[in-house]
Amino acid sequence: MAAPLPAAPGGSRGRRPRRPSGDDRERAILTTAEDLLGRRPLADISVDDLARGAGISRPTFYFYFPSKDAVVLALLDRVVGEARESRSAALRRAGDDVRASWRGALEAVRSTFAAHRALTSAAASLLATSAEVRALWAAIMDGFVEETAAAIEAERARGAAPAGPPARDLAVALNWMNERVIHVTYAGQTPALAEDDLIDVLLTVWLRTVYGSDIPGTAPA
Amino acid sequence: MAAPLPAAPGGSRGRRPRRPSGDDRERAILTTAEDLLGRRPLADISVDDLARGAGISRPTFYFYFPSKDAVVLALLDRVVGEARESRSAALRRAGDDVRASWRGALEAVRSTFAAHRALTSAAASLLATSAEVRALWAAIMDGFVEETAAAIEAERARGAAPAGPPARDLAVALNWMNERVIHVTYAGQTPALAEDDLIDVLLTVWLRTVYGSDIPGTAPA
DNA sequence: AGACTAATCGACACCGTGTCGAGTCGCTCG
DNA sequence: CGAGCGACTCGACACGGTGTCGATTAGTCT
Repeated sequence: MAAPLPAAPGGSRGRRPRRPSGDDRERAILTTAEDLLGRRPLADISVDDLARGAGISRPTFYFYFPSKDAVVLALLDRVVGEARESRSAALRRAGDDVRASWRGALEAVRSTFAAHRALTSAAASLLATSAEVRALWAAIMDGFVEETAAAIEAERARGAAPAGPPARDLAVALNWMNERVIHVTYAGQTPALAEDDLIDVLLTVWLRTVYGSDIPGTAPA
Repeated sequence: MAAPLPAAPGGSRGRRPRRPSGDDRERAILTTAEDLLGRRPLADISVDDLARGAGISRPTFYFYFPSKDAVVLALLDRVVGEARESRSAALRRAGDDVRASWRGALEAVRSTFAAHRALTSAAASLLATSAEVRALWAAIMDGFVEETAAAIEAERARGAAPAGPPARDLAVALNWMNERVIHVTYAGQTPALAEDDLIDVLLTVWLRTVYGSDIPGTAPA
C-alpha cells in the first residue's frame, strides 16, 4: 500500500522517535480522529480537537500530518486495503458455487464498510474537496471493476452468461451501485434499504445483470 | 473595479428605479453563482466572490441569502424540479413500447444532469455538509424510486416481469446506481463510462434486473 | 562537552464567515 | 411638502479556523 501517507520533511519514511514516544503521537492522532469521527461529522472536527485529543499542541500536530484531511486519508488507506483484500479473497475462494462466490464478494465489501461507517462518511465528504481521497477512492473502485469485469468475462467464456455490453461497463455500473447503496444505507440516508436486505437485493441485481436476459416481455394488446 | 454583471435587464421600457430592485439583485447572485461554478469548485468560491459578482457588498449578500449554501440550494431546487418533471413525462409518455419507455426515463435524468454538470458537482459536495441539500436530494430520489417501483409492479402484475425482491428495493438500487454512474461520468471521475455508452449500459442493467432471471448456469465439472 | 536533530509550542499573519448598527433611498400618506 | 417607514446598503468588527516561523527543549551521537 504505497499511498501518499504523511511524511514530515524528507522523502523517505525513517522517523523513529527514540524516547518520548513520537510514533505513539502519530497513533494517538489517528485513534483520536477515529474516535471523534464516531461522535460528530468531520466538518465539526478541527485540527485543534485532534491535537488536544492526542495530547499535543496544534502546531505540533502539523509536525505529524500536513492537514486534517491527511489524517482521514491515512485512516482510509488502511480500510481500503482491508476491503480490497477481503473482497479478492472471497472472489478467489469461489469454488463451483457461482452464486455463493458473488455473494461473498458483496458481503466482503459490505462488512468492511459497515465496520467503519464513520470513516466512510468522512471520506465521502472529502471526496468533494480532496484530490488525494478522490484518487484513493478511484483506485479501489478501479480494482473492484477490474476484478468484476474479469469474472463476468470468465462466465461468458464458459457459456454461463449471455453476451451484452462490455463486461467492464457492466462492472462499472454494478460497483458504483454497491458503493452508493451501501453508503446511503449505513449513513442512514434515504431512500435506502434495510440493512438485512442489502446483500440479497444487490445480489439479485448483480446476478440478473450478469446472467439474465434483457428482453422484456412485450406489452399485452 | 467591480463590474456588476447584468446591469440593465433589457427593456426599452423606460424608467427603472435608480437602484436595481431586490429581485434583480437576487437574480444577479444566482447567475453569478452559476457562472462561477462553471469555473471552479464550490469550495473555492466565497461569499465575497458571489457578492462582488453581483455588484454588492458582502453584508448585502446576507440580506438576500442566509449563506453560500442557500444559493446553491435555490439553484438546485429549479433543476430538481426540471428533472422530476421531465422524467415523469417520459415515463407517462410510455405507450406500448416498454423498452422505449424505460429508456426515456433514463434519458430524461441523464440530460438534465448533463445540462447542469457544475451545479451537480456543487450539490454533491454539499451533500456531506448541508442537511437541506440532503433533504432535497432525498426527496427527488424518493420520487424516482416511487415511480420506478410502481412501474416494476405494473410489469409484474401483467406477467411481463418475474417476481423477486420487493419492487421498491430494486428501485432503490437501480436509481442510486444511475445517480452515481451519471455523476462520475459527467464529473470526469474514474472508473466511469463513456458518455455515449451511458444510457445503453444503464438500460441493460435496468431491463435485466426488472425482467431477467437470476439463476446462473451451474459451473461445469 | 559540544554538536546535531527530533520534537514542541507561543505567537502571529491570514482568511472567510456572519452580525450589528448606522446610515441612504424612494415611496406613501397626512 | 415633509415626516415616516420599510426596503436596502455597507463599514467595521468579533470570531473561529488554518498554517507558518522562530525560539526552545530534550534526548542522541560522537
